[in-house]
Amino acid sequence: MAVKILLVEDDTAIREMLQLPLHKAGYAVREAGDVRTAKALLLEDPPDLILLDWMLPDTSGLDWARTLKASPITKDIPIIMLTARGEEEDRVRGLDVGADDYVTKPFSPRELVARIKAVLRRTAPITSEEPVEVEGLRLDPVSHRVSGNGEALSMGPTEYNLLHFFMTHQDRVFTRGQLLDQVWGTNVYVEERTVDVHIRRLRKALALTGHDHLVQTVRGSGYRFSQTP
Amino acid sequence: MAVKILLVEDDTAIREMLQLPLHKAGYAVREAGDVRTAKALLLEDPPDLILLDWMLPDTSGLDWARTLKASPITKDIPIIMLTARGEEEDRVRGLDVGADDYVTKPFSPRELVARIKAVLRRTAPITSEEPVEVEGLRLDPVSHRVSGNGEALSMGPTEYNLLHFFMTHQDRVFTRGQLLDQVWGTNVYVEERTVDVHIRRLRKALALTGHDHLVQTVRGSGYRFSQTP
DNA sequence: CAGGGATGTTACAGCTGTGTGACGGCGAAG
DNA sequence: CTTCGCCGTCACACAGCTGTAACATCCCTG
Repeated sequence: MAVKILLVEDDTAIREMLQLPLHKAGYAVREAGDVRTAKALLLEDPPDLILLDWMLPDTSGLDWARTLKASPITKDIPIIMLTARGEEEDRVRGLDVGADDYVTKPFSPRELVARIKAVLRRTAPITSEEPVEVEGLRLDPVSHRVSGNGEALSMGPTEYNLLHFFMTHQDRVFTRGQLLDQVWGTNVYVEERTVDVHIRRLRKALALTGHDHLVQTVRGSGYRFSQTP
Repeated sequence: MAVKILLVEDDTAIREMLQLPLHKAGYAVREAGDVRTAKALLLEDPPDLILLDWMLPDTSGLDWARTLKASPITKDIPIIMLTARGEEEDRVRGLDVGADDYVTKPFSPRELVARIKAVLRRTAPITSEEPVEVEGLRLDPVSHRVSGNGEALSMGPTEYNLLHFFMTHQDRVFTRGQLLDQVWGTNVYVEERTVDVHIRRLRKALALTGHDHLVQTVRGSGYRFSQTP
């Protein structure tokens, strides 16, 4: 699923300069020239990260950052402040306000992208890293390994993700559409029958240690992962 | 793992000047512009050394140094104070407070690196630099040497840091981004593919004694160091 | 029992991610 | 100054994975 970025910057030149690099980096960017517009976009579809200019026509970006970080709803959205050189004092206040990082103008698009990645990495929610085990079938997210009764099982990335999702959501039927959303990510256009193929590949991998019976078909509905048939 | 340094300095010019030399000297540097940010970084991942500016926007660096040296948890982290010329009196107080060394601005990066080495040498706990050995592959942080089955292996500083990090964090998958954070340091912005190249160089070095299989690729996720394939 | 929809299975062409060699730059060493 | 070594980036090659179509098989329904 594409990472959504809200770019709040009144300088059109900078916005245009960033458009292409951010898009090439795989980010879905939405732009605003002032805080008023930004607020509207924020409510409409909350982004995963906000690039916030320090100087804005209506409200100070700094003030808005403080507001965002104060609200329990928006406080977890990371903010990178864009500051002009010579606003060192502002920069300090920016971090003080709760911004996650700052970039000093002029900056290279490459540096910005690198910082975005770093911030997203740092603020990423801690995903379940606990090993899961069912009937001797073991999946360890930390080492990224799957084994059946101690014997190593090898599979592709998609099959691994599929299995991880199944093992953490047992005894529940999922439609092909739900699996596409959860495992492939939303906003992907893929045929539903593709799920069948990956189910097949997963079963084939699990069959090596006889664990393929855990992946069950519910005719007319979808698939289920369960110990009981 | 690379020696981690926390640089607390509000002057961006100085931070930029130090970034490259410190990185090239093999240190993973994290930066903070004020004590508040520094505290956060300190808690997140304790560094091996702190470079502390005397004048800071929020709290006096001197006060913070005193606090650090008073706490049993942080008192063993060496501190080098960065002082402006003519603050001789401060310097005395700095040392009095428990700082391990001081450097007077302006200073050359080379001089700073030399002092860092000296301080680390002086304060290096005998216990924290344990040699690591896996399947006859041996890395000794004290002598900074790597050998496979007794035969010496030569590699560049980055490959050494990478290997050290891997050997102290086995059986765990790291993304390229995480490796950049941990081995290169958070404030160095390089392409993620650069990691691939250094992995390649590391493997090439290890291949001399047939230990290259320990560095494993996890397609779609990153790299892993492990005895088991 | 026949028909038809749903699912299993296989093959394959395209694409993405990774391996690999080369190159220019830069600082250190001499 | 020159030489050397290391670093970051790029371009290209290749292997593995992905999504889709086509065909086979299964199972429900009437």
